[in-house]
Parts: sequence; C-alpha cells; structure tokens
Amino acid sequence: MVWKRISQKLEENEYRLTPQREVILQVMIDNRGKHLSADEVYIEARGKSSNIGIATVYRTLEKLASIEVLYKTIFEGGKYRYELSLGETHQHHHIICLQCGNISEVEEDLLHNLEIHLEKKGYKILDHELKFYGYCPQCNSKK
Amino acid sequence: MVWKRISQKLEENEYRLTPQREVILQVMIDNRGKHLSADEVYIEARGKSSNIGIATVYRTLEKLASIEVLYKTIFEGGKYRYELSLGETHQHHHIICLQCGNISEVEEDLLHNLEIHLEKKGYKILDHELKFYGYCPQCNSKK
DNA sequence: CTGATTTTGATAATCATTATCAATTAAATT
DNA sequence: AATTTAATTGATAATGATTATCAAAATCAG
Ligand SMILES: [Mn+2]
Ligand SMILES: [Mn+2]
Ligand SMILES: [Zn+2]
Ligand SMILES: [Zn+2]
Repeated sequence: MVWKRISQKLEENEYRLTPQREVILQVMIDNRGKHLSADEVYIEARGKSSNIGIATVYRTLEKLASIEVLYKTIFEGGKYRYELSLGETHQHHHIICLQCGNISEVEEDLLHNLEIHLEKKGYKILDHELKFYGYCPQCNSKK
Repeated sequence: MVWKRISQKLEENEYRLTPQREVILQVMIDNRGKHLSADEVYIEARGKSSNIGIATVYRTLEKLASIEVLYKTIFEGGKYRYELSLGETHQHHHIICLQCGNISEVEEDLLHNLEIHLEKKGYKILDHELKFYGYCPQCNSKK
C-alpha cells in the first residue's frame, strides 16, 4: 500500500529504486510518525546496509522530498527533519511541547476560513505549514 | 514608541543598551516588515558603525529574540531571519510566493477554532507559526 | 579611583549540508 | 553478449552559517 504509492511516484519521476533508496525508505516507513534528521536516518540505514554512505542519505532524502514522498521541515535545532508523507494534499500541523519537547500531529486541517480570506485578497494558496507551541496534555496537567 | 517598548524590555531583562545594540536595533527598525539574515544586518550595521563585529551581530540578534524584541524564523534557504516584533501576543502569519519569492504578512489571526479544538484535547497553546505557500496576487493574475 | 562584571571583536572551531569525482551499477544499443 | 551511455554511489573535500574562545575595552558598584 505504502510501497505501491512510493514506487509509482518514483516511476513518474524516473527515479530508480536502488537498494540504497529501498533501505532509506524502509527506515522512513519503520519510523512513521517520527521526524528524523539525516544523521539519524544514516545510523539506522547502516544497521540494514553497513556500507551505505552519508552522501547517499542526504541525496536520497532530498530527492524523495522533492517528489513529495517525504516531507521536510525544521524544528528548532538547526537541522532538517524528514517524515514519510502519505498522500495528504495539505500538510498536517505540529504541536511542539515547550516542556518535554514532544511533537504531536494534528490531522484536522481547519485553515479553510483563513485560506478563503486570502484567496479573496487575490492569493492562490497551495500548501501551508503550521506549528503550535505550548504544552502537551501530560505536561499541562502537571502544572 | 518603539524605542520605549524596547528599552523597557531591555531593562526588565537587565541588558544594557550599548552603542552596538542601538545600531543593530536601528537597522531592524529601519527595515520593519522585512526579514533580515545576520549577515544582512551586519552589512547595514557596518554602514552606521564601521567597526562593529559579526559576532556581536549574532549575539545581539539572538539575545533580542530571546526577550521577544525580535522574532526569529527561517524561510527556506538554511539561515535564520529576524524581524522587529511589536507587542503582538501571537505571531503573525506569512505567505511565501512560490513564483517571485515575495513574503507578505497576514495580521488576522483566525486560528481560534483550531486552538480551541486543541485545548479541548488537553493542550495549552501559547504561540503558533504559520506559513502559507502559493502565489501572490500579482503572480496569480499573470497566469 | 579600584576591582568586578559585562560586552566586544577577532578569529578559531564546529556542524550540517553540498560539491566533486572516480568507481560501480544498471540500462540501452549494437 | 559485448559495448556504449547514463545514473548512482561512496569517500572526502569544500562551503557556509553559527557558536565558542579569549584577551582587550567599556561600564558598573563601592
Ligand atoms: Mn509530522
Ligand atoms: Mn513577518
Ligand atoms: Zn510535554
Ligand atoms: Zn509572487
């Protein structure tokens, strides 16, 4: 199901599914819901294929993000993070807990009123990126 | 008006308003509405005070962001950008044009329904960061 | 003034990412 | 199947932004 969608995307864009790319994709699939940095992917990928190079990891993540198989973003810390992107038309939102650092996801879009407001002003909105900062339910109740 | 608010913030946090900090703040005030990188601030600051150091610029921007006199964010390009933050409780939104690169601001908040939705789930939301990607009115009409 | 504290500027160090390039692998052509 | 062509890889150098270090300068408190 996931693989099917991915290989289709690769085909559309004429990218081969090499063993290295397969390993990297498997890492991303195994970590669905998490947001991994290039070096974290590298560590895990080496576990599966001990001689994969870090340059290949960077290249592959970049490439997969460009065809929207991965979503690339940055959470404070100065490095990019990647996560598997299922066929969502609009990116899901993130809530970052300022206490424990946990990142949770918000599947509900709910930006419609804002986007309509902007389209009335002449903009054409294709996607969005929304991060909330605050406290997660656990940390919030402990205060 | 702006300076008054700034010097109050500095006082509250026991940061001195040194000549270098004053120059950097003046650059940020002169560029209200723009989003400057550290090196852009450095270039402009040198125009006003030719021997200011780049390290001082980095340090000062960081410090001013930590007391919320500046707002720090990152727009694709791998470097942080800063803008003067007036006393907004919640950060304004940004619309990035994928055609011309122009960044415009959305003052209307309109995230209330989403935040209420999250607070019902136990979260406490303190702030947010929202970027829209699409086409600005000019680029949109030219298509 | 005097000694303590903060701030500064030059520069070295760090860290993530990108570029380079020869070697390997896979695809296309003969 | 052998040969040519193109894509991909891995090692490593280069880059670029940011941070750390540290001695000198500025400012503050007594
Ligand atoms: Mn996510
Ligand atoms: Mn802005
Ligand atoms: Zn938490
Ligand atoms: Zn535009």
